[in-house]
Amino acid sequence: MNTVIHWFRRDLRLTDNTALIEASRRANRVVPVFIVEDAFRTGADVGPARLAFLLRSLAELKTALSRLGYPLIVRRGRSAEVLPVLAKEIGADAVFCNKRPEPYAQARDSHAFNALNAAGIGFESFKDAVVWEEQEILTQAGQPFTVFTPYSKAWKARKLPPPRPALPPAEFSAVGRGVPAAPISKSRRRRRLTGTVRPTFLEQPLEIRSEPLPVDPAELGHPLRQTLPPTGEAAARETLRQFMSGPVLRYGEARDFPAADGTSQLSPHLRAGTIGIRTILAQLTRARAKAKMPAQRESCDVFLGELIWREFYQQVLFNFPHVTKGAFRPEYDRLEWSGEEGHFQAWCAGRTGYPIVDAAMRCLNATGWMHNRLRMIVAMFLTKDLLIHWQNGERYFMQQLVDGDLAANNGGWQWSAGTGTDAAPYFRIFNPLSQGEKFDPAGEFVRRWVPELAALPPTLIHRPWEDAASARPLNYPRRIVIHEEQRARCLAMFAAIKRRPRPAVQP
DNA sequence: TGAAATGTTGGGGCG
DNA sequence: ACGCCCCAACATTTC
Repeated sequence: MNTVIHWFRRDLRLTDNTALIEASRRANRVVPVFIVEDAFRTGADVGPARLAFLLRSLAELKTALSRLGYPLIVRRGRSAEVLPVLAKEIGADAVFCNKRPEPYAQARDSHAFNALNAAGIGFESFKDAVVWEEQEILTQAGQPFTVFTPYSKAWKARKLPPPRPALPPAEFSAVGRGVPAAPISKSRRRRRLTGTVRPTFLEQPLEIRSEPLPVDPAELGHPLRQTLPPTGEAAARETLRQFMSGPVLRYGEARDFPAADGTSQLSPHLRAGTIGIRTILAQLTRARAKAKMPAQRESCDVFLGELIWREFYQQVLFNFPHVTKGAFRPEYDRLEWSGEEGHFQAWCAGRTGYPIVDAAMRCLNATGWMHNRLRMIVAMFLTKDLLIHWQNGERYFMQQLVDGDLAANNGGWQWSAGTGTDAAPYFRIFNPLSQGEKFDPAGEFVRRWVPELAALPPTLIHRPWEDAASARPLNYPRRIVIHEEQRARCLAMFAAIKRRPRPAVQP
């Protein structure tokens, strides 16, 4: 092929990028493109943190590309309309991209495929975001797994594919520099791939129109974001390096304590695609091989488990797309959530009167990130203490989270609500008090995010309502509900749908 | 990737 | 020495 468009979506990196490598292997020149779709402005599930992270990472990708002499082409509009026009404009033979599991992405890609196909232009998408995708790990019966543990066993039983070679910068074509290059020989292409020869650039500049990249979410109608984790491919690699240089070896114990920095911080990068999964696994394998103590190797395995959870939920989403609309098990759509709007507002604002819940929500609102232990606690609290439908929490998380991912977020919420695959049984209800005391024993995390409580000793910080001296105004809300009462109500809510109509009497 | 209720056991105080 | 009670510690069951 002569010219291939690489359509960047959630793969904002130049290394370990399957479609990009394929494009540079098979085409004489590659034109990198990003399309700013209307959904960025209107999508109910897109929030300022994630958008800001994406736009900054995109700007850095653009800079990295232009340092190599290749401009990133930016267009606005619907991809199914933009791509055929652009392809015609520059004489592209095909569009390459990396697959996404979300239903909306499936629809978008099939529209793009049809439109390109009608224009006589090729379209290919590649497995890239996961090691094993939806049809590759199945039960004996050939069905998708719906329980994590056997899925995880099957996943681990497969041999990991080798990490992809780094893409030599020379493999990017002379985008915007000339008319299509002459076909190159097989042997020369092979040598190009190994970096021993550079492609020839032609002289005549070919102007490809490109629109300015939005620099912050405000341009797309979102509020400005104050704090963000480090963005872009370089930061992702540094985050990975740092994590693998030590913290991963203590991950097993450390990951459950929100006040400690025991987690990888890779989730926004996995979401935006500023790092590739194969790169992470290669580094993890290396760290595990170097680990001296059994506990350190176990820690590596615990982290691997989290990466497998990610792939588990992606294949659940692909194979059971109805989870975006309701419960994985439809009988749970009959639950009658009786929560109050005011309680939902209190939960969002971090004013429920339960310190660990409020600290977690305030952290989310301020930073766009929340520790996974806390995600479980606040999700359990919203669903099982406030009796509010999990979809409200799911939506709020997607608006706030910098790493919000449809598959993982939906999976997590359904797990917490007890409606999903491999769900926490409905009767598994966290006690926000004991969870707080267990995982934030010194109250350090609460103190950081709920300054009203900073003066309370560890014995009281998770239960300020027991403070004898709290006759003094704390400017901290009383508990909006009593856990023990709500727990009983929750069990009753689930019991109500367990009553089945009697089976018809057989003659 | 719970928590609460209930049951069991065993040590120690005590009459 | 024995029975009884209390209670912590653990185990099991139940939600």
